[in-house]
Amino acid sequence: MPAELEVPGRLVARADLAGDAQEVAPWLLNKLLVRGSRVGRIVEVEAYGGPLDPASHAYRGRTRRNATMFGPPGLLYVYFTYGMHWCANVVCGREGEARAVLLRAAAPLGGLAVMRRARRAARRDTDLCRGPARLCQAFGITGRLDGSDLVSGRGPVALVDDGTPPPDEPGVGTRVGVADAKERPWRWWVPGDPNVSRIR
DNA sequence: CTTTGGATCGTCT
DNA sequence: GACGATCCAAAGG
Repeated sequence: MPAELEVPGRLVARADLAGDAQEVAPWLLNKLLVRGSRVGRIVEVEAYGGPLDPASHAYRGRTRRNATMFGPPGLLYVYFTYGMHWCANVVCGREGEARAVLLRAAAPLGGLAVMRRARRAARRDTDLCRGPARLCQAFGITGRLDGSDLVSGRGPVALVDDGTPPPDEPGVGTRVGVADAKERPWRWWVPGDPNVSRIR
């Protein structure tokens, strides 16, 4: 537990992340992502299952890139895509199950000046963390942080629970950029929040 | 406001 | 050698 935590709340317990991605993902809504002065409330997530989920990076087994997914819950899994973007996931499930929750959007609550510096393209506050790659830019998350621990209190980024519960009835839909339309509605969001990414 | 095309490279086949 | 768990600027209504 970092004494310098600038937000009232406690670290998320690793045990709370040990369930399936479909359970953990909506549970993570309204939790806080904290890096120094930068604070965001998670408002949109997607679940990625292990070897049984064709859309998951772990579908074809362990590789160099997805190795972190196979680690214990609470790790930060960061991957590079489209030749220029980073995306951040919370590893969940038991060690070896390779499940993860993609952090798609957050409501910026603190450290806005630092976020803006890291995202010159953002014109409004709602452009800072709306989208998985934007969120990573705002928080300065790159592959260098892949494998770091979100719940030990010793990592650069932390998952914090400030007591705000997840929404009783979160928005539910299909995952973005994934071909399996109806099968797995594994995207959840905080209804009405302006920081939720829009879909085309 | 919406739509469209281009950027850009690590990873796995 | 192909393809992304994406974003942005530009152009059009």
